[in-house]
Amino acid sequence: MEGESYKTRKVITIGIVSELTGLSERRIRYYEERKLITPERSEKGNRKYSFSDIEQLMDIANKREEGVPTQEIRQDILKEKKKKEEENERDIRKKMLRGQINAQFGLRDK
Amino acid sequence: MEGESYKTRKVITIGIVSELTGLSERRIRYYEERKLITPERSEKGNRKYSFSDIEQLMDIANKREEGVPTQEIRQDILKEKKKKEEENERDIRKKMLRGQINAQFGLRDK
DNA sequence: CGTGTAAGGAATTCTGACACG
DNA sequence: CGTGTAAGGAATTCTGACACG
Repeated sequence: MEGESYKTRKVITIGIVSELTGLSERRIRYYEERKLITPERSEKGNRKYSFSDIEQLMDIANKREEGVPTQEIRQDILKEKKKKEEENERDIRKKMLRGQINAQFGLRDK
Repeated sequence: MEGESYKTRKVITIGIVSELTGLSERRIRYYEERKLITPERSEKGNRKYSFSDIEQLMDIANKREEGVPTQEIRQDILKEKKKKEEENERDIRKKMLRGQINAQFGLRDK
């Protein structure tokens, strides 16, 4: 519940991402154009990626090798995203329920 | 035993480190000269830092504000490092001992 | 559609040095 | 000692375009 920050923090420039993934900068920018990844931008407009983005890119590269078109990859990504959001919602509901129960029995959070 | 990788992987350029820490690039380079941090280098010679380095830098900045000289900060860092190494050694010994005991009793690792 | 490449400009980073205190 | 700044060059990144298939 915090260790995620290193993984999702957008701080890596495109050159390093290219080294780490083995993809050309051209391809990396193109996948952004096709909305497969969404880097942040620095003040002067330079792209910044997270480790998470890098992993995403490697998945994308694998699928591309199998001939999957970007449009289809995007669908897959959207499904994955939706799935995770639902999981998060379920977790939140669980926690809220637990909170209500604790309140009912006069328990203190700690 | 792997989640460390995001924290210690050296992938962040000095400009971003400067933004994240609020320190000038000049100061960041100087602290390297004084051996308070040790970034890696890209092929063409650009410095690359980890999140860990960034945290280290913020500690350094705090101590500098208190007037602690870099030379003293370096000593502190070395002590910290030694302490952690000893902890690691102890852990390894524990694990080895456990392994021996398991072998003695014919237990399988799994 | 997906990717390479050459093009020109703007921003980044590097080193060594001078400044001040 | 610790940090700022100006200097000049090299490497990085950006965008829009043409190429090919």
